Amino acid sequence: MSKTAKSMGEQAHAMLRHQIISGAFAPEQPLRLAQLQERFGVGFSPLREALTRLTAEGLVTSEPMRGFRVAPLSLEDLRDTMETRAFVETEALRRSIRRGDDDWEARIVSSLHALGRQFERSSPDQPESLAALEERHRDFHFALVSASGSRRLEQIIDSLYVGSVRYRMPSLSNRHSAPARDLMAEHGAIADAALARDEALATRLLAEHYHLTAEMLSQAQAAPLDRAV
Amino acid sequence: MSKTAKSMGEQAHAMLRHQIISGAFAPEQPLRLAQLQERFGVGFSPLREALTRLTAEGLVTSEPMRGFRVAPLSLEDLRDTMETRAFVETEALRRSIRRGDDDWEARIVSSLHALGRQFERSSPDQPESLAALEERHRDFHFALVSASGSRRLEQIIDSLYVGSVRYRMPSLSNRHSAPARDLMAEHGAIADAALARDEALATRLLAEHYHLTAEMLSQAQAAPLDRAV
DNA sequence: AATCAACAGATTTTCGCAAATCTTGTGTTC
DNA sequence: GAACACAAGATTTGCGAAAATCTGTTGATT
Repeated sequence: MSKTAKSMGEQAHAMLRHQIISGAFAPEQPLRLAQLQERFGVGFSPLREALTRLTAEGLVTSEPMRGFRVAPLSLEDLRDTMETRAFVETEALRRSIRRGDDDWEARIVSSLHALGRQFERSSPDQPESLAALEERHRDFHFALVSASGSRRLEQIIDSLYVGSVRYRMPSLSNRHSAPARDLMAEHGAIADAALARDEALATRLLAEHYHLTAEMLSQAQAAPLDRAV
Repeated sequence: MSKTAKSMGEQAHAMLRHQIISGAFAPEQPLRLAQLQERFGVGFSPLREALTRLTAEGLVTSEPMRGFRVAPLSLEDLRDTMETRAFVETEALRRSIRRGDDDWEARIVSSLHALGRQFERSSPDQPESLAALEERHRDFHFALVSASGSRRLEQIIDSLYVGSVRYRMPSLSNRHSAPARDLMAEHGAIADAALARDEALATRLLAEHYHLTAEMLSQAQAAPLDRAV
């Protein structure tokens, strides 16, 4: 389970994905095969497979005979993605509250706890700790909706998460992005409402959480653009 | 726009996709590279790319070092997929009714008309006409939700459609699948309600349409299993 | 001066072979 | 007789070179 030497394709996929998400490549930047081959030390075939998969995930775009490039970011897409997340995840949360068993509750409690611990531990100086924080954050939100009973909803939630994480990563390291917001309190309130099986409150809090996030990220996203001009 | 000689990868992707959807390959059947190479006359690389893309689309599964196989079908997945379609598309329809302009209305009218024509023309004897009918059906449903204003919702709807079309194709050619159902009347009623901007009615009819379809396909899907046992 | 054609360099896409891995069938041992 | 090890065949995966395509530049023509 642990020693399994992953295939080159898997490795290339994981590395590229991580670097794109963490912003090592700029949006719209062309991804040249030769350059990537040197950078990761893998051949053409695994790279193509990785890029094809990333294209399907929406992190990369491709035009025939013109290669691959990092998928663009836009305010429009950010808004759309966060709104859609709110729409889909509130439904998944609603179903989870109805169907969730003891294990579901345990997953929420434990992932919230882990998120809190990592939150205390993290600082903007350490990029790794921010990656770990993002991981915990993701785990908590997935735990919330993990009893929806719908494989399809889970897949959709997953792909929307991928579509939104690139907007959050840069702003995590930016102090301006968390001006007057108590993230742990928001998460705690959502968890409490979910565990209390209060559908209306839990879904309302979750939707507000996403709308708030959307606005903050929009500002963080718009700021660099203003400066650039 | 038309003469563009598509790349081998595109071709392989399109052909494989079509054959899987139309049921030329059985679910869970292994897809051997050598076999596909002979069948389509393309090399390993384009085939791998095609299979990787199809895996991302959910039509194919892959296990490391054990190759690719046609994705399985199940009653569970059918139910889940159709329920999720109803959930997502009713929202997209709601938004389209609010935001749709003259072009949106025109798309509905024209695609409904084209669907009706193809419906008259089609017979179970001609596989091509059924493929054309499926195409028209798809176009109509996409037209309904084509003014939602959300790229993400459109993507989700698209991927759920792909996930459901394999269940419908086999049952299209099966007479038992359309016992006492006036499909054109259902579609006409949905279109009328949408054009009349009656959100509540249109979304209710659309949801019922999908629930009915889910039940019919479930029976068609369960039948062969009963016989096999 | 502007437009277009053609050439050279760079890049993507494709192919066939070698290496790594899995599967199947056979023989041996307890 | 059952379980295991092992070898042979089949299959996937990875690599580098060759072919096809695109991009940018130079030079000729109007």
